[in-house]
Amino acid sequence: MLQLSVIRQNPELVIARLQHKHLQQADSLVQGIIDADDQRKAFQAQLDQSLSEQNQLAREIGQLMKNGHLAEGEALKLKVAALKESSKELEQQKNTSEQLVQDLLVKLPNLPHASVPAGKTPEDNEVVFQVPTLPELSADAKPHWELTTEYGIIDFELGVKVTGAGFPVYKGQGAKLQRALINYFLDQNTAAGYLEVQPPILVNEDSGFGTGQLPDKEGQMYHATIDNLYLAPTAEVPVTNLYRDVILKESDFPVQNTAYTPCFRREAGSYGKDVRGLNRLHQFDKVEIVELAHPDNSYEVLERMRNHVAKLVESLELPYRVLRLCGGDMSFASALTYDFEVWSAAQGRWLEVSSVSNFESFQANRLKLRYKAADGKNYLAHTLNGSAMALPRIVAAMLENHQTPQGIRIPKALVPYTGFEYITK
RNA sequence: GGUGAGAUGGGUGAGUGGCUGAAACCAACAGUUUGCUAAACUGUCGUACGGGUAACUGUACCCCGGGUUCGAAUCCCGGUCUCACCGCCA
Repeated sequence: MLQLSVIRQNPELVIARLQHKHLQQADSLVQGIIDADDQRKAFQAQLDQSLSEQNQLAREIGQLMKNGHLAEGEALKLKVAALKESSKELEQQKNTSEQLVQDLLVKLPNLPHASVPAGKTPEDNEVVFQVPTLPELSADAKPHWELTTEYGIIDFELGVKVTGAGFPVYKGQGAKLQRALINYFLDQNTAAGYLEVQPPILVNEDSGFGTGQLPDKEGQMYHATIDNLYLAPTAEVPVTNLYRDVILKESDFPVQNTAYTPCFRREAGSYGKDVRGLNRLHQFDKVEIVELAHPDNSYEVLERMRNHVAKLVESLELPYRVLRLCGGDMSFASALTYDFEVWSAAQGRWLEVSSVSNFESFQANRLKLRYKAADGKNYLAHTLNGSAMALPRIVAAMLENHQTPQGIRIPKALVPYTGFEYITK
């Protein structure tokens, strides 16, 4: 959520940046917010005035009654009653305009950072890094969904029986590989300074709101309606919400958390080659990194996170590229996002395996996540997060890129975790 | 699931109708003292929205929402959550 003060101080700039993100009617939305807030202020001032008088009168009545001036006291009571009546109405009007401001405000996406490329579609994303050469696979190279069956490491059909499509069952070396990757990523992250946390995987409504999934994107989450809880679509939600309603000290920065969780996404409307095999699942494993940063250096933190993720991909010996997402492709809450994509050799396409974003104060404003500055005032912190990493597509790329006649080769860095060098039949 | 207790500022915890936005203590921060540390002393020490260059000042908030009253942290109703015990159980 954008800060009202920012919108009020610089509406033109806000409108221009929103248009960069291809928001329809940015100008009328912004103007509507300012108008509604003007109204709110006016009602608030009148209400405060009325309440102030009532408080004053109540004190006088107390004194009069104490001193036995009953008649005068009764007279003032009438006066208070009248004020009370009018303040009731004022309060309603204030609440209405306040609600209107809030409703409009949550509709606005974050402002894109100045470096975000213009553009609407994934084709407009800027490639900021790409490995110089893509590997050549032999003619009989297979896509990962054939390899998983061939090696008996992932059973998609079995998952369909137990739950439905998009809930695969990992078996044998496949299951072991999952466990190895999770441990490897967590170890790498903690070695880089991140504190490992295990958050709840079901989250409440307030948490969904805090990171921006609610109110508008509830369709992407599974909803346990009896208890009104949502299955986390990413550890970002529970981990970032650890810091909801928190006021940090400046010396607390940087706050670095990493968490492994399963992730659940409904992915309504997806179809075709996008959902083939491991490309897009309803349940998948992911290790996430979350950081809270001082506004002055959150972009340095973002670059540090980007470098960290790059090292992870490289250590798995996977061909990859890094994109700076364009305004139209960025998520609602992000100010700047780097996507990491690995090359799916057999499919001949790029698969997104990590998304590293700076949300600036957009989430912090919803979360009321602040820090106390040297001047004694509270300011919104910046939140950032990234996948480090999402497993299924990493696995897909590993299977396809590392297929050899003697089996699927496990990258050296991972062997201590798997305990085997090849996945074999 | 059953029964009972409770929810107050960073923490402990007082407050059962009227200068109480809230005692006291602890923690924290700043300063004095000091060779350093400690101790002692002094001061500061909730959040939000307004007004004012500022000093300052208005309003709201003692879990949430209603109600009673001239006046509510305090009384009443509804809800949520937490804790304890029992039951069940990885």
